[in-house]
Amino acid sequence: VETPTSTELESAHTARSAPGALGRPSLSREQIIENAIDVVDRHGLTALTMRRLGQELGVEAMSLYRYVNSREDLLEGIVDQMIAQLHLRPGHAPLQPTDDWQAYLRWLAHRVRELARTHPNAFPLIATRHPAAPWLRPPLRSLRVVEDFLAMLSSTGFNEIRAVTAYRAFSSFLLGHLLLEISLLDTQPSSAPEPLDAGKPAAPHAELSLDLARFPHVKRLEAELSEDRAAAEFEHALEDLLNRLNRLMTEQ
Amino acid sequence: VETPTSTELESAHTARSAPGALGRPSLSREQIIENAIDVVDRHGLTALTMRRLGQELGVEAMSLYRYVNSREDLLEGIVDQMIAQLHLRPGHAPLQPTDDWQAYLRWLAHRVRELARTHPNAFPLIATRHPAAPWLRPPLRSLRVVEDFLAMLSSTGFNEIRAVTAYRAFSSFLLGHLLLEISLLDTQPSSAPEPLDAGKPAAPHAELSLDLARFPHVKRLEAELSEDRAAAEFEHALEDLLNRLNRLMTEQ
DNA sequence: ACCTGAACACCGTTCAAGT
DNA sequence: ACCTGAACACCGTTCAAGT
Repeated sequence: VETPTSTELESAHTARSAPGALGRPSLSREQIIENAIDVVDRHGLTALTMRRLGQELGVEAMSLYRYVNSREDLLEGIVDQMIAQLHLRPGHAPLQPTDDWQAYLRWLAHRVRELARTHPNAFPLIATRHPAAPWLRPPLRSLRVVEDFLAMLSSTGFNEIRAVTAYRAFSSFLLGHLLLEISLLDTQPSSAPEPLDAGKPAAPHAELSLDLARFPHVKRLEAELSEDRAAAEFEHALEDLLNRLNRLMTEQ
Repeated sequence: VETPTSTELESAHTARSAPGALGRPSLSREQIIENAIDVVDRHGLTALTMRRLGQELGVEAMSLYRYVNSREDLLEGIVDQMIAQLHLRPGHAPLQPTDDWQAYLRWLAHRVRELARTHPNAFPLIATRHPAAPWLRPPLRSLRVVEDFLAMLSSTGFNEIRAVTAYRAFSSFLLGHLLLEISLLDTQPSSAPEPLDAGKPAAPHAELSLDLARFPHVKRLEAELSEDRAAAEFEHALEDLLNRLNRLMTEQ
């Protein structure tokens, strides 16, 4: 009875994914969450439906409830799994007093930016869902990451109170810059690829020109305003923040 | 009948609503949006349903479609209406070269903060919905506000390119700080007022203590981390930014 | 002109039932 | 142990029909 009988799948339906051929469970929470992230990346948050996700996994929607408690729980799982990518890498040696906290913050900042840019549709979840505790602030909302952060700064010259202040300043820097950056990225759902309509000659364009007449500064600076300076601004603001934190650390 | 009531309609969306005969139209786009904001404020975004909103207005859900094109359009209307509160006040005299741009930015920053704090459930909409154009950056996402901003700074010492840089920096400052601040506010839906269950003695509390054992810094600094310093931090970061912008303005 | 009844396609979620 | 069929309550949205 306990022996894993290699049952061939009943071919009443089209062949879905591989069933538990070698005894591996055909579903797992991790796999579900990974697939969910994928759906969100490709089609946006509103496209993430229990039914659709099940379909993507070759399973009925109700099966998912064995691994997630609800859609809300699924979203929570997405946030957790994404944030988990910010844990210190295994290769990273244990913290040492000589470690450079500025190098660490630069590394962390770029990791978070990378995360936001590769998952622009999911990042708003990280930004806006209520953290589980008041000491978790988006986007650095995992105990482990906060622990790393505080440990690193405390071991390199910050007294602990100031390390907390630094955590707060760093969090809002990341949140502001990255949310702004991805809000300009165009990863629209665009499931309907814009039906051509000869009767409507560039309607949105007309609207804009019309409006802009009333706003001379915006009109004159349109090109400048539209320019994408996200990368340079991020680096600049980051260095600015590091200087500020350095002043904070050495203050009287 | 044709007396031009000098109403300022910003809506590029629809002007299809013509008031009913002599009696008040029982519905209007403005009224619908106002009510929608109220529902969101009291019960959260997910509670904002066409059917529920209709009920709140004493009308069937389908009636709303005469004034809004879709739920998405309704959300857009909410954003527009909230942002409209940031327009320069009527009492505000026309800009003059002698005007203090720092005073203006302080005023604007506090206006936006006030907006975020009085509508914490709706503010994420302002933060995360895709702006209509690449020169509109959350949360200052209205042509008029941007025009005011650029006009003010350009008339008080900034060259125009730097005024745009200032707009970018100011936007991400506001976004980061305010989103972080309201994410800590507890305006949870809480429609179900927590059923008392004698069998479960403070389960979440137990969880936390358990986890915290593995995170000594967080544990030691828990009180500090939980403290609400939002107001003081906002002021501090604002002054910091103003100094930075002042340096930018007078650079070489 | 404005509102509604009825209907459609689609949700999240539960649960007894299948294998 | 894991998945599914069927069902429930609830969505957004359309449209012919009422007044």
